[in-house]
Amino acid sequence: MSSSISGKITQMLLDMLEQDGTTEIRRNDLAQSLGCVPSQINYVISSRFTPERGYIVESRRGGGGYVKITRVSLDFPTAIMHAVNSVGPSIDPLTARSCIMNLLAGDIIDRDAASLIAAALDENALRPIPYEYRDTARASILKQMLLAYSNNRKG
Amino acid sequence: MSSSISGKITQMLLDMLEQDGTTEIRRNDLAQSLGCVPSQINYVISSRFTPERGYIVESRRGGGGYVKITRVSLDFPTAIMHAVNSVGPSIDPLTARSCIMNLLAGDIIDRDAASLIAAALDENALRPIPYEYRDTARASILKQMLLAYSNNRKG
DNA sequence: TAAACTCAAAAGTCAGGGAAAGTCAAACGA
DNA sequence: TCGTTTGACTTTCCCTGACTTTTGAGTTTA
Repeated sequence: MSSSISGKITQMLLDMLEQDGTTEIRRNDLAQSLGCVPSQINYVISSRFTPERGYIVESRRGGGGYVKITRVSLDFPTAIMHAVNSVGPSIDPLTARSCIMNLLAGDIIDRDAASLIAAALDENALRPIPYEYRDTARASILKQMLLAYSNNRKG
Repeated sequence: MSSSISGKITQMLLDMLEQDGTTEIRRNDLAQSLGCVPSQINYVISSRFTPERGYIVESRRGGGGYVKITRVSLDFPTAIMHAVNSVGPSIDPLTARSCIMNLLAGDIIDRDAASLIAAALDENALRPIPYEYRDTARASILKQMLLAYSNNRKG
């Protein structure tokens, strides 16, 4: 994973977010220090730090430009509902995975639950399903599990 | 057995797993070093490193891709593994439910896990899947989840 | 002096090429 | 026969660079 440059960038951003859930970078400087082209930073951000995965990204061009990433953290019911609502009718494996990881990082779900949910949503588990139905099945299963988890916390 | 190329691949993977129960390979490199086509690695993995035998397989395509195999820890797994093996390639909702209940009653899994697994296997969750594939999907998901649970119970 | 006009410095967009694993069905062999 | 072997084709993900857009600052102009 972190053998790829994108993996390194991701890890670096996650490390920076670890502090207080927010980080501000200069795109060109970061690219320079990592030995990649600037646009790869955009690739990483747009593929991994999406709203759907629990991040908001702000930026500004021109002189003194910046890119700012913030991890949204919510209380339990809100976070679960937000996750359920943001999933939509279909979700791909990677997005599902980081959705789970984000809930885990925000202490919304515990490690055991994260592991179980991840297993249920993994491509391997869903392999018997024809390709065209997999992502919709994944979304449905994810929502059901999150709701079940939510119900369990109350009762 | 090990006169066949598949046998050699199997042995090699087992050796690599010997260390700490997990190994990460580059499919093309391994195929290269063993003098076989890459897709034969898939054949070996899908025929020998199955959930029934206690293995979890993860992978990723594209640049920096990998295949990771994890042997589930055999701490007190016999009950779990027995359940995995008794499921078969397909399972209906009622049988799945009683399987979960049995594991719960026998203190093999805890209440939270039972609830999550039940949610994932519920007809509602699997509704987007065409009827003919639902039971096989359910079986696959169940096995993957049990394996993940078992794997987590080691720490 | 204030509005308008450069200009360079940032970030964004996009399409294409490449790398790696997955799929599948046909051929093969003990 | 049934498990093995193969390779053509697909899918996913990564990386790059050329081009565009936005912004702030400094400069010019009425």
